[in-house]
Amino acid sequence: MSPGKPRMSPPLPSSRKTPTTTLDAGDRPYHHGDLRRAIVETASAMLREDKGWKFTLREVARRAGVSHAAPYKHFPDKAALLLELALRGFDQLGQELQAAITPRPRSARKEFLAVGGAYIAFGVANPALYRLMFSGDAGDPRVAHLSERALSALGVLLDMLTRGQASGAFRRRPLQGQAAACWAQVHGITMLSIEGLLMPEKVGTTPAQDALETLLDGVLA
Amino acid sequence: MSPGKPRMSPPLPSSRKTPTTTLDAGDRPYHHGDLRRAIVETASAMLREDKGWKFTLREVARRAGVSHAAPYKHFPDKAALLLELALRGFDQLGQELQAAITPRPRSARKEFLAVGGAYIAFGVANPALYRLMFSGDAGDPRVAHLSERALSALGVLLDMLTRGQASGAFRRRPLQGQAAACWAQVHGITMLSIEGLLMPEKVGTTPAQDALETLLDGVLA
DNA sequence: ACCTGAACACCGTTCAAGT
DNA sequence: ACCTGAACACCGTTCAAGT
Repeated sequence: MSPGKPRMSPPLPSSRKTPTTTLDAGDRPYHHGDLRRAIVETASAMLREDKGWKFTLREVARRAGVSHAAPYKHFPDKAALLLELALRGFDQLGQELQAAITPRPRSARKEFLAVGGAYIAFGVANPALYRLMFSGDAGDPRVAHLSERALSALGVLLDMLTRGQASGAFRRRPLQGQAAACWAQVHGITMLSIEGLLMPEKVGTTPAQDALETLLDGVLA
Repeated sequence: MSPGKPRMSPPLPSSRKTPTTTLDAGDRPYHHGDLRRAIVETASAMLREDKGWKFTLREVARRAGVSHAAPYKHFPDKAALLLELALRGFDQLGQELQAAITPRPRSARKEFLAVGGAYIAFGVANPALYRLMFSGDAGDPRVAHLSERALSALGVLLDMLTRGQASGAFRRRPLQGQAAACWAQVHGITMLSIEGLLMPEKVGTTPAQDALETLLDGVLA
């Protein structure tokens, strides 16, 4: 598609800007301020652009306006950058789940559907990021950090189930097992949706919603 | 790990064997009989070996004992070979689901757990293949063939749900939605298990089983 | 008809060298 | 301290040439 495309922006020998301590979003501090952040942001943008994108370290460097070796001063290797992106993804997911129930819905049922819906919406809105988060492309000891961060993102889910069980709205089951069931369900729905295998055309209504409600039947008391 | 490893088997200029019409498993027809099948089998073996394996066309050719350009006479590109592997995966999955209920369990409940358990067991036993089947690495129009084949593999699931609803054991719900719920659940459990995120240590008992039974609660009448 | 070898445009990663 | 340029060992893919 893009063979031999020209350098998109020459190294611009502009005046060195003092490293801003405030996180100015519109800044381009590139190869003099903090390249590390520029790399992460460029990579995030690439992840956001296209779900079928082949993620390349050299392409990140190109778009950040630095040489292809520069990133190695900030990340030991490609996997380390991917790990950072994945971790940020889990943090973002956690925030969105929290936001989905900040004006807390009155019924446990509505709360359940709000959290589940927000989870699926996040994955479908950020397919490349979501797949990265679960792809294992970020190395294997990554699991240590990742699963920790993933579990923390799921804190909202655990709290919700705890409340539901306490109020008597949900069946009293071992919390971890019930949480695993819910996580697996929304993860499965999200993944199949991203891959285009849960097509609303082939199915009556929206299968994602149906699947969520079928699980809800198993959770409600 | 393996830099510059020597050719593992020289082209052996043995007597040309007549192309066997019967599928002799122990044969090595390699670069004179049907290379196509040799490539597929070599690739399958590589997929079976290691879940973290980086699948390389050149490596397949190396292990099949042919030049790295030879596969292009049988597959237009790498994606085409991966597609073939994925399709075979879905066929195998379909067979295993069928086998799981060939002496049909007496209760709908047992049948449900047998099918679900077989699905998860297949994925966990063939992690690289399972991930390939859902990874989108096999191109995109692939979805046309793939989803067709995937749905056909899920025929066993649909039949089971139909029987369960007919007998009154399962809730009467739109079949496609209920099937989507079940598929998403087993897919989610399988994926999370493969990635090592459903660790039995962290959870009381086996979370996969718990998750399956929680869904079952939502399916049972 | 089927396969090889050299070639091209890429990668990830390393390292001496520049500022 | 941070970045560049050349270099190495790989890829996927193409193509003329061999048998």
